[in-house]
Amino acid sequence: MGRSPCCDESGLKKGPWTPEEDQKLVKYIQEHGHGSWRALPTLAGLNRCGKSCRLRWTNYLRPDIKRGKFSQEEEQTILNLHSLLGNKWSAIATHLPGRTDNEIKNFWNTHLKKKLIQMGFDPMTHRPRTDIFSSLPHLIALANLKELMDHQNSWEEQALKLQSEAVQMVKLQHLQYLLQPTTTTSPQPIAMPPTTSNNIIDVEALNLLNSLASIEDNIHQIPNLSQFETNNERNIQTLNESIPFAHLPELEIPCSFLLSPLDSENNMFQASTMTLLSQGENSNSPHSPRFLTASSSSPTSSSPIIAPPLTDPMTMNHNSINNNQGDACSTSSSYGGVGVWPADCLLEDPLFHEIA
DNA sequence: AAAAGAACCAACCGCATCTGA
DNA sequence: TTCAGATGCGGTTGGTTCTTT
Repeated sequence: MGRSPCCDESGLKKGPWTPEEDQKLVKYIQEHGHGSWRALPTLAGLNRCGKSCRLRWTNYLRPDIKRGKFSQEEEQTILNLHSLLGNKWSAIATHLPGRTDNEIKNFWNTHLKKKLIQMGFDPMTHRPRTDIFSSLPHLIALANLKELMDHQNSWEEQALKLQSEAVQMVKLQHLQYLLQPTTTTSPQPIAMPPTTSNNIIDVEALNLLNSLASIEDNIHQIPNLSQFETNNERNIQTLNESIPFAHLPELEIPCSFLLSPLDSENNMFQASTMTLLSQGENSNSPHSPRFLTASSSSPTSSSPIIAPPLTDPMTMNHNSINNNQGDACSTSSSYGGVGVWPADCLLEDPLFHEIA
């Protein structure tokens, strides 16, 4: 128990390695193997602690280390694995031959994390951030202020509006609950077999977020009160239709949407068309899957919030699972595939068992 | 051309876990 | 079963390089 005292010992060199030290270390390991890291520095003639030698070897000198920029495929693999494993860098590194955990960690912290944040995704949960809710009271207050200044509304109109907003707020609170990860420290375990209702709720959540984005736009673009009210009513109607309140007691943890490869050139999320597929009623046929379609060309505030493509971390192939049983979400998009892990697919996945 | 700030990444630190006596 | 040493892992630091002003 307890930590190794080797690094506390005085007189041992720290800091950057010189080419001579590297040469000694490589030569020794090539001839003898590393054996005991603690004993290695003495045997190799290095004035370093064993820990430092191990780190230098595993992160830099090992012959199988791959150098250079991460490819798009590697980036996608890291994103997918991170959504599954969280900050388990060594576990992620085992799926990226030639890459070290340290390198992946650095790449994540300097590139991928920032990209996700820029796109409005929580880098830990890989879900859309819910920050929008914190500004909602402010937006509503602004809208009301504008109306009060521009129009002399009757008390009935005001009362109706307040009533609508109250309903909206209650539903937003539900939505916020649905979007929250179960813990704040670890990512949402996507390995949990998603249930039908979970899939529906994630789709509903996206739908709701879309309408919220349009609410925000409406507030800024009100030409007159009647149009605002029309839009507002439409949004409320959307909210009414979107949340299956009757099913709320069944609601548990929604399955996660994994993140897509980014548009590397434009550094933004871009999808021409997306269709999420989930079990549920369709107005035309109660047995056919429910579709939700979103389109976007730029990540503006009014852009729909989109569940992006998913790459299978094991095969590196885009999933294009079209499962009408309701366990999967699938889509066709400009990336050629989008989805949420289907339950049976996950259970067969060796990675799932490894994690479980 | 110089200074400031941002980005990058190798290396360190300390805790957790493993291993063997 | 306990305990100490060894190793692994993830967070953090700080020096270097690149970019912007």
